[in-house]
Amino acid sequence: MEKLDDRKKKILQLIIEDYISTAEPVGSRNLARKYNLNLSAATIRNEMSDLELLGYLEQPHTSAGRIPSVQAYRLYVDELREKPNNLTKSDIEMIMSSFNDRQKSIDDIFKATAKILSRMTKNVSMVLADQDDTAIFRYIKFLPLDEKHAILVLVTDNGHVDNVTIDIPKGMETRELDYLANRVSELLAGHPLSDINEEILEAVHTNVAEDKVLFASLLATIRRMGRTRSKQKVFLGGTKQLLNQPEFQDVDRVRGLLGILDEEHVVRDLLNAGEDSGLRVTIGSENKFTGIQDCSMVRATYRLNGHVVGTMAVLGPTRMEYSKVISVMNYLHRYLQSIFAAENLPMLVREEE
Amino acid sequence: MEKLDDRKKKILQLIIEDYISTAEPVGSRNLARKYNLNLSAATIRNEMSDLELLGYLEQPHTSAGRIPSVQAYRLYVDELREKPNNLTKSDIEMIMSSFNDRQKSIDDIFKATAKILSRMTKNVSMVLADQDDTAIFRYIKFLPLDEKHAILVLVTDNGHVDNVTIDIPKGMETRELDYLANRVSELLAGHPLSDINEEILEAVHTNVAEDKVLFASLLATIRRMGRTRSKQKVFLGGTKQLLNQPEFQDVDRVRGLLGILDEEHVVRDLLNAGEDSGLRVTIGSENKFTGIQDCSMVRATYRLNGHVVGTMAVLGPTRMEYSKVISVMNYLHRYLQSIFAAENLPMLVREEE
DNA sequence: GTTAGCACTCTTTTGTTTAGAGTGCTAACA
DNA sequence: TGTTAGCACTCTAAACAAAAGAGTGCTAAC
Repeated sequence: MEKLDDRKKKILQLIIEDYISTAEPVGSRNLARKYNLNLSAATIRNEMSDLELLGYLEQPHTSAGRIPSVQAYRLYVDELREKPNNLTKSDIEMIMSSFNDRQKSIDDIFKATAKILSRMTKNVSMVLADQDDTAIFRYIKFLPLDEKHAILVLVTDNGHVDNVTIDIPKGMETRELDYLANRVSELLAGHPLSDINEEILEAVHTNVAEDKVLFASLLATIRRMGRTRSKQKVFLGGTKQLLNQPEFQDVDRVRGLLGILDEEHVVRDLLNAGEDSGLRVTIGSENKFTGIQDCSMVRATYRLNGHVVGTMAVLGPTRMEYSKVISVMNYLHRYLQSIFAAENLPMLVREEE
Repeated sequence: MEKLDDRKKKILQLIIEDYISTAEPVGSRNLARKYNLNLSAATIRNEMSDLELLGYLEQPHTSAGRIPSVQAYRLYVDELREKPNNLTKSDIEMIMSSFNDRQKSIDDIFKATAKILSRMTKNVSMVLADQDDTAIFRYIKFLPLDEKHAILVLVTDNGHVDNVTIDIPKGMETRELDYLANRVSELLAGHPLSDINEEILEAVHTNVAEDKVLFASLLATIRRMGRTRSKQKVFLGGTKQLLNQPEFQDVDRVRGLLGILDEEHVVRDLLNAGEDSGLRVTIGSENKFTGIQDCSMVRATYRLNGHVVGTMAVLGPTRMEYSKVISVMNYLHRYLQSIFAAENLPMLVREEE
C-alpha cells in the first residue's frame, strides 16, 4: 500500500470526520466550501478520485458524494484522528456523579459503567463481568434457622459468601451438622471452586459417611455454587440508542441487531473474542461475527493483579465517533482500574440482591 | 349508552377480531366476503354506520374501512370475546419447559416469567417483584475470614442472608466480635427489617458501648440491608417485540415508548398504579400515563398469604390479542401461585449472583 | 499542478394520473 | 320495514413523469 501524501491524508481525514458527523456522503464541492482548504472543488475531486482508487473511499452511486471505506476508518483510528481529544469538564463531571452516587456493589458498578458508556457515546454498550472463578473454597458452615431448616453458607478466600436454605434431616442434631461442616471444610479447603468437580466430591463422599440425603444436597449445593460463581455476567446498555442513529432508521435493521444482542451467549462471545490486549478497535468487516459486520466495536479489558476482571465495549455503526468513544473508554478504564485497586477484593461490598 | 342488539354485537366482534389480526381498517365488503354472514355489504354498511354513531367505530378517513374505538375494545374485553380460549398444548409445553429447566432462584423465576410472557404474547412484558419487606431480623453473626477481615452475615426469619465483608478493628478479638453480634442480635431480633430506622439503631448504640468505628459500620450495614431488601425489582421482557408490530414500524414511535420503558421508576409506577385486584385490562386512553395512551396493558398481581408478592403485565398496541394475552397471564398466574405456595418461603433457594 | 466549465448521471422531490377500496344514498324488493 | 343492488362520490396509495439538485469526470486553459 503506497503512502498517502499529507494533502491526501488531510482531505481523507476531513471526509471521514464530515461523514461521521453528518452521515451523508460527502462531495468535493461541499468539502471545499465547508472547510476552507485553499483548494478548488475540482482539485479535491481529483484527490478523491485517487483515494477511491487506493481503496479509501467508496461511492454509493455515481452522483453521490463518497464515503470512507473500512480501510479509511482503519487509517483514521490508527493514525489520522487527533489523539488527545480530552473529555470536556462536563463529561467528566457526568461520569463522576454517576459513580459517586451511593455505595455500589460490584454488579452495580458494572451496570453503571454500561449506562454511562452508552449515554456518553450514544451507542450500545456491553460490559462483561468475569466472575472470579479463581475463588478458593475456605469453609462451609451451618447457621441455625428453625427446627427444620438451616442455612448453609460457603465462604471463599476472597470473602464471598454463597448461601442456601436446607432441610435438616429428621433427628439430626446441631452438633452433627457442625461436625459434618468441619469435615467437609477440611477436605475441600484450598480447592479453587472451579476445580470442585464430581471426582473431588466423590472423594469427599467416601471420606465422610453421613446422612445420605443431606450429604447429597450438600454436594449439589457446593457444585451449584461453583457453577454460578464462574458464570460471566453481561450488562447491556443503551440498546435504544440505536434508534437515534441514521443507519438504524430502518426497523428491520434494528430488529436484526437487537436480535443478536438479545442472545447473551453471542454478546459473551463478542466480548471474549480475540486477545485481551488493552484497547482494541474492530471496524466493519474486520469483524468476524455475522450480523454486525457493518458495525464497529471498541473494546477494552480491565485487569486486576494481572488477570482479566472485565471487558467493556461500545458497538455502533462504522460511522462512529472513534475519538470520543476511545476517550470515554480510556477514562472509564482508568477510573475503574483505580476503583478495583482501591477496593481490593476482600473489601468489595457484595450486595445481595 | 343503549344496548346493542345481537347482530350489531356479532358484527362488532368480527370487526375487532379482523382488525386485531390484520391491523388494517376493515370495510363492509371485505367483512361480508370473509366471514359468511348472510348479509350483504350494504346491510353491514348500515350497521357499521350505526356503530360509528354509537362510538364503537372510527374512520381514519372517508374511504378507508373502520377501526374499533377504545369503547369497542372495552366491550370486547368485558363481554364479546370468547372466554375460555384455552392455550394450545404446545403453548403449555413451552411454558413448562421454560420453567422446569433447572433450579431457579426467585429472581430467575421472575426473569423467566418476563421472557415467557413476552415471547408468547409477542409484546413487551413487565414483571415487578415486590421484595419481601416484611422480613424480620433474626440475628447477625461474624464469620472469620482472615486476621484483618471478617464477614458479617444477617439472617432473617424467612431464611434470607445478607452479607458484607468488614475490617476488624485493630486489637479486637473474635470473642469480642461474637459478644457484639450477640448483643445486637438480642436487641434487634423480631424487628421487621423495614422498621429498623435511625431511632432503633440509636437505641442499640446507646445500649451497646463498643468500638465506635466498627459499630458505626455495623449499623450502616444493617440499614443498607433493610433498604436493599425493600426495593422493588423490575424485569422487562421482549422490548424488541415492539419492532414486529405494524404500529411500531415508525422508529420515532418505538423510540418514544422505549424511552419510557427505560426509566425504571416509570415502569414501577405503571405496575403499581390502581388497586391490585387480580387481572386488569387498561385500554388506550383509559390509561393515565402519558406516552402509552395508544397502548393497552394487561396486568395481574400475585399474592402469597394475602399480600402482594409481584405484578406482571403485558404492554402492547390497543390492537392486542386480548384473549390470548389474558389466557397466558391466567395460566402463568396460576402456575406461579402454585410455585410460591409450594416453595414456601424458607425453602426458596436464594441464589447469590 | 490547479482550476473553471460543461456535459452527463443518478437520486430525490414534486406533481399528476390512475386504480382500488370504501362509503352514503336512493330506489327497488320481499 | 328491513334488506339489497346500484351508483356517484371521496380519499388513499401506487405508478408514472418531470424537474431539481448534487456530484462526477473530462477537457482545456491558466
